[in-house]
Amino acid sequence: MGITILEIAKKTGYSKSTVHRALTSSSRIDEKTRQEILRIANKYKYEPNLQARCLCGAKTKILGVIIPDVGNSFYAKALKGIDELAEREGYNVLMFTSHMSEKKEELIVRKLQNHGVEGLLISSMAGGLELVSALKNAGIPYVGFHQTNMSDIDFVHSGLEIGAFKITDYLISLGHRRIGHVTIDQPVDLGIAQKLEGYKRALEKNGIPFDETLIMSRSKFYGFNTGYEATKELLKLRNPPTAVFVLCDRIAVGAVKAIKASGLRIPMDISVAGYDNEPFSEVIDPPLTTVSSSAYEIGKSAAELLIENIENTNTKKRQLVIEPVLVIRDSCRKIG
Amino acid sequence: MGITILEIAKKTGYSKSTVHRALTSSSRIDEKTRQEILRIANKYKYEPNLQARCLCGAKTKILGVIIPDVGNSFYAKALKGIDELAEREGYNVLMFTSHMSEKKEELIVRKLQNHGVEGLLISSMAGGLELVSALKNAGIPYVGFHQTNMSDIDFVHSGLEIGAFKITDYLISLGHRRIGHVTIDQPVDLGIAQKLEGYKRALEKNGIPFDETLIMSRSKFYGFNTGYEATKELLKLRNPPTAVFVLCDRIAVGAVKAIKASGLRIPMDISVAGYDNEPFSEVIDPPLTTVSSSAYEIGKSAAELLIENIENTNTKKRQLVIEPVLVIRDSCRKIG
DNA sequence: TGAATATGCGGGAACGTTCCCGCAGTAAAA
DNA sequence: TTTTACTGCGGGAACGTTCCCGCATATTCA
Repeated sequence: MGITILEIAKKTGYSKSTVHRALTSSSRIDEKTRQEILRIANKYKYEPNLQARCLCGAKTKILGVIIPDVGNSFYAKALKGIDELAEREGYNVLMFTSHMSEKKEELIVRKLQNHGVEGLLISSMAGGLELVSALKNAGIPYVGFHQTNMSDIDFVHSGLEIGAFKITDYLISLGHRRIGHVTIDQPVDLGIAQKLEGYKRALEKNGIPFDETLIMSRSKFYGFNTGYEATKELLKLRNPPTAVFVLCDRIAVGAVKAIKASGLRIPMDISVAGYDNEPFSEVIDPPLTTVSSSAYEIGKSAAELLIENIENTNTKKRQLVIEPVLVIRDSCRKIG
Repeated sequence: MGITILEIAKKTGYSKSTVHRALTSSSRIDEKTRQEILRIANKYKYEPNLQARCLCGAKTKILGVIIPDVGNSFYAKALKGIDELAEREGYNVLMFTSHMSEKKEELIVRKLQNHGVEGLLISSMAGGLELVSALKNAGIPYVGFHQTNMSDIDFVHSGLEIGAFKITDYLISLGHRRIGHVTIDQPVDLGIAQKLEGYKRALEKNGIPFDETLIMSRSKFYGFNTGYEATKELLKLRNPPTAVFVLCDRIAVGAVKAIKASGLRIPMDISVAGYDNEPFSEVIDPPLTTVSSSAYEIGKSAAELLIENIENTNTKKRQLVIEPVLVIRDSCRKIG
């Protein structure tokens, strides 16, 4: 639709080569002719055809992003971070949703090449090593973000283990010794195991023995009910916990309901902590103490790393952690 | 990187034309040779090079989406709907975020052509008519969704006016006659005016005179505070409303706080209704009566329309409304 | 003054595909 | 039998760009 390099050549009387040189600000061209050509190019709003360009080996300026689900606010925010940085650096974002399936991921890699994607951001890796090696074979730079347990690739970690450690350590600092952990059964989601690790490490650091009966899960779904059922169960224990660290705020809402339904008060009788700092966590009763990892920052940093890898082939492997921060509100209280 | 059509031709002994025919399942090819070629193609995992393909006028299978902000849950969900339908139909999604700025939108249109985007989904139109005519000139099909006041283009409407009408009508049906409306000053956002229209229409239908003093806005930002301030003001009126319809759930949370701070009870003393059915609306105290428009459905329908327009050039202009539904919870009550 | 070098520019090839035209060979219709 | 149509296939051109090579002319050096 737009004007082509050849048409500009016709209009200016130069050859396509010279026009190309003027446009790419390369050397070996007279400054006067460059200005002349540039004037015409701007007049007709020349824009290079990306398809043609990358057909002869040039750059597409497209970044691929694999996320499990855009509907999830975490990934949406991360995508925002990615998008903003990409835009700043002149890249565009092509989105692929995997829904945590290996098959999809393999198919995606195939597609990547066809779209001339220059680099890939991967948030979840159901495909794991196979996906990574496929990427390596294709020669596409990639960086992981959020969840991953691979140590030999670039990634930006959301520090789930650290966040879980922090909040558990905080509960302990308030005097709690019996801290329940409400979680779910979902082996694909690496974050769940990471949070459990952080929980355990905090106990260990403070010399509290790990008690398996305090780890409770009643389903494999993220949802209010999941938290409700598991917490009910936790409260039935002979020696119930004085505080509960819940996998995420969403599930924590169910936990809060269960506790209220049992006639207990938060935080007077029992403390509750969540994870994610969802928009609603601030407005529920009581406002929830939780952990916030900036999805936006994670996405942005991951994009930053990726673009560096693309433009600067020989960078060392780097692993970043966007430190999660404690958001202290009113749902936890000093014991005794 | 992958194998090309020409290499398959070499391997099978046929010409590139025949290979192409086999691959595109066109006619005028012997079924036996097709199978033979297909076998080789699959063996070497042939994938057509999209750049080359669309350079000679073929389809890129890329859909562009312009949204103001992915961080916003509504747009994220709409994007999900778009993405899922696009995937089903073999399309990919290239995302552009406009941040509600005209300049960006113009630049985006330029980019679209270079990326060979086949169609465009537009959620906000700061650029308005100019953007649309630029699109028309470029020959790119497009459909608007969510907010738009243009009648001569395809769009999927989220029915903001209808939703506002429904909730206001519902409040009236509960016996309320003085219904406040908490809103914000943001002329770029068309949805605000649409909701006000729906509010007015419901009053009119029920023979209630419109009272300007009941329309209250104290800022131009979406946020808790906005709702808090405006509602405080509303409660100070000589003849305060018995019910408040708030622009969105987010702001409604502020309204709820303001009412509680004034010592009034919801819904016993005053009813509150929101809009959007945010995840937190269900868990606040009291659970908020609100309106839900399925962003997912809107995105999906818009993508559906667009793909039809792309593949089926001469379709009539269509305008869909995804009917918003009332979500009745505990924040509104019969008066008296 | 002659040779080497630098500058400014043009032309051809290539990227991988699609579309169009043409050409045999065979089958159907006259 | 001749004409017509159809089938199966090959080859050339085109899409718009980039890269490489080469050719004049101007400049520098011995």
